[in-house]
Amino acid sequence: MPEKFYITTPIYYPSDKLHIGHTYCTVATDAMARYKRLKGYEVMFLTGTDEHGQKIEDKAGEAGVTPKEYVDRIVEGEKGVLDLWKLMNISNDRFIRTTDSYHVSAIQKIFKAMYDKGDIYKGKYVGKYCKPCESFWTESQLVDGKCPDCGREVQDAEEEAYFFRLSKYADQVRDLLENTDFLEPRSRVHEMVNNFIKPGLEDLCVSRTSFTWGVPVDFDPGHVVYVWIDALFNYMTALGFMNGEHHDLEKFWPADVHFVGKEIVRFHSIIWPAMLMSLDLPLPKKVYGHGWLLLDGGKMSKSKGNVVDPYLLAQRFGVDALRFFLLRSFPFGSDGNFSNELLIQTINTDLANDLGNLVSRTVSMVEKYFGSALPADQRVDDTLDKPLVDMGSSLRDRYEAQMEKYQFQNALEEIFKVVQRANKYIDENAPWALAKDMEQSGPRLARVLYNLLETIRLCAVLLTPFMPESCEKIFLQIGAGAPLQTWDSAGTWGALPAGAATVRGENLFPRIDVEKELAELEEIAAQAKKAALPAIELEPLTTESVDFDTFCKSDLRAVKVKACEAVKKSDKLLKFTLDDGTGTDRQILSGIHKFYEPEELVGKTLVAIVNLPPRKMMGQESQGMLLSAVHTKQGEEKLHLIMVDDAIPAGAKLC
RNA sequence: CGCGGGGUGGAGCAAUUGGUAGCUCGUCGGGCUCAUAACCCGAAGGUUGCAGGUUCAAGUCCUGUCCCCGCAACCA
Repeated sequence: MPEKFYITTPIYYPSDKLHIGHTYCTVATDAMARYKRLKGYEVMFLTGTDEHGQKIEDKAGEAGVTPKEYVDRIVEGEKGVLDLWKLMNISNDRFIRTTDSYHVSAIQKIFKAMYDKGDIYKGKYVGKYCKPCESFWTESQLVDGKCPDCGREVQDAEEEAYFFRLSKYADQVRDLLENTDFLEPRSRVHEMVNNFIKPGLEDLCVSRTSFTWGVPVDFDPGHVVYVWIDALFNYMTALGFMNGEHHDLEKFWPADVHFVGKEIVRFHSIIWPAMLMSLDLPLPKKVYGHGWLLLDGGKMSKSKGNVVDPYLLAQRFGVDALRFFLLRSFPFGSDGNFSNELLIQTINTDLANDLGNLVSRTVSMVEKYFGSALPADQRVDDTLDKPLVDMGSSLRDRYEAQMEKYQFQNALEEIFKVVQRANKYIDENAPWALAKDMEQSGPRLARVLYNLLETIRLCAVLLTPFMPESCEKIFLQIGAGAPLQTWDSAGTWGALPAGAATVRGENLFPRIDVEKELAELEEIAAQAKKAALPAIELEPLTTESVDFDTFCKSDLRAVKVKACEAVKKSDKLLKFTLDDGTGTDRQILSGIHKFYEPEELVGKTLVAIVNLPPRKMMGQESQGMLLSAVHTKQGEEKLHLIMVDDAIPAGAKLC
């Protein structure tokens, strides 16, 4: 019986097209799954999509389609999730969608089971409600006691909801995190314990009545199951837990590892184990929180408009090159800086110059000097051969040690050290010199080339999980059949038959012209930005009218900025000292730091309403409000202070 | 004093339990010509943010300090 290995990616939220970050996680999982298969494990590799929730309901509404139609398009449509994984050569064994009917009914049963057990109870969700935004906030989410979205007043409100007794499992979870290697890398443990467990775990709200796009709570109409139970249990329902669709639960549960992004480590390392404890189910063996790909040092996001499209990169550089780059360049546990330049450089250095060129020069020498098949008569030279042979024979062990720790970067580093050693070996042995006297040096030359072929073979076997297609091409070129592509064969030097025959092929990894390629990518990005440029969005005109007297009560004045500084500990606030013509300074706070630096405003003539009641913000009093013009451009908020002619004296009334 | 992560030669990153600071790119010089103008060798370049401390020995531990990033929800 082969050993089992169950590995998962998170199920992604298809509210938008997936980007390079999702690709990163999935490629890593795929490499690990392929590696385990190579070692002979029976692998279950699961990925999928988490399709319920408010946001998708909203997005579908905006697009004028049903939520299901909306997610279908993103998951199954052209260039959708399934297409992307197919393109990236992802070898998942199963794909789960939380809208799959077997999953939905299983979630209902799970919810009921936890309810019957008493770990889910009905309670009141008490919070603050912002009427204009129609959204619920907790006390801690409020900003200065106001709605964090719009800054308006909120009201006490409560709604019925179901809660999971998360608090009950706090100690058990803490023990799991602190005293086992359940969560890795270790640095994430401190974060979880300090931020979430030490302050005290509150019971978790696991149902909603504010939207309908979710799994209905079957015994209480109007409630839908909120994300935690619905999404996290996918790892088990996909195996057949509480459903008859699949039958692999006993075989594969508990999972060997969940690969997850660092932003959802909390859910996987606290909520998920607690829910499993509640149902007396075995816990997954490990949760690994990997880092993010950053762009220009900051996080990628739609709103920043800096999302990297994996389709484009795979098409331009090749799927294998992209897969390789992602895992070679960044330590899996920490954040990495993505850039096109680094991508191209990595492809050129490792794949074109080192590996591709090694294959190319070796195969072409076998062809040139021996007509594409080595003679059996070969002469070993221990002094010259040993360094390469030693490094090659022991490579598999070093690689394995890194792979078992999920250190893809280091595993690849080990392989490329050997590739570089092989290139050096060519230089040391100068085959072209040996070829000048075939009678004397023929057997020696044959051995040199054999060693090179064998080195390439070993590297190719170990690279297969990362670049399956390219490695296949390499095997073809060096004449290594299926038995020479196995894990076992990668552990022994000399598995390749002496009379190996080669087939010269195309360049595996063409060199890329860095400058030219970067310019083209920039051009494409510029085009895309232009195309995505939506019209300027404006707040609709208010239909309600205001009577003249009410309007006249607003005392609008021209004011001059005497001084302006940022308020400490606040991202948004600027503190203005203003001349309003009265001779007494007026202080106004305004949340516009995002749009202006304080220095550039000093001396400007602005407009303020001065008879608003004073209000405290961050402990400082604000006596009025500065007027601004606001609009939204390409989804980005824009704000311009009303600046008027400096000839207008401070205190002039606007009417 | 909210929490966590990070500050290492021009750029991007490494350094298992504290033990001569490495790699890729770039720069300079040399070698080779089988190969994808690639490959191989050598050189220059760092008082590892700053200030103290522990130690025979600190990038690595401790204290203080400065700077950068992330931290409701959504999001790998």
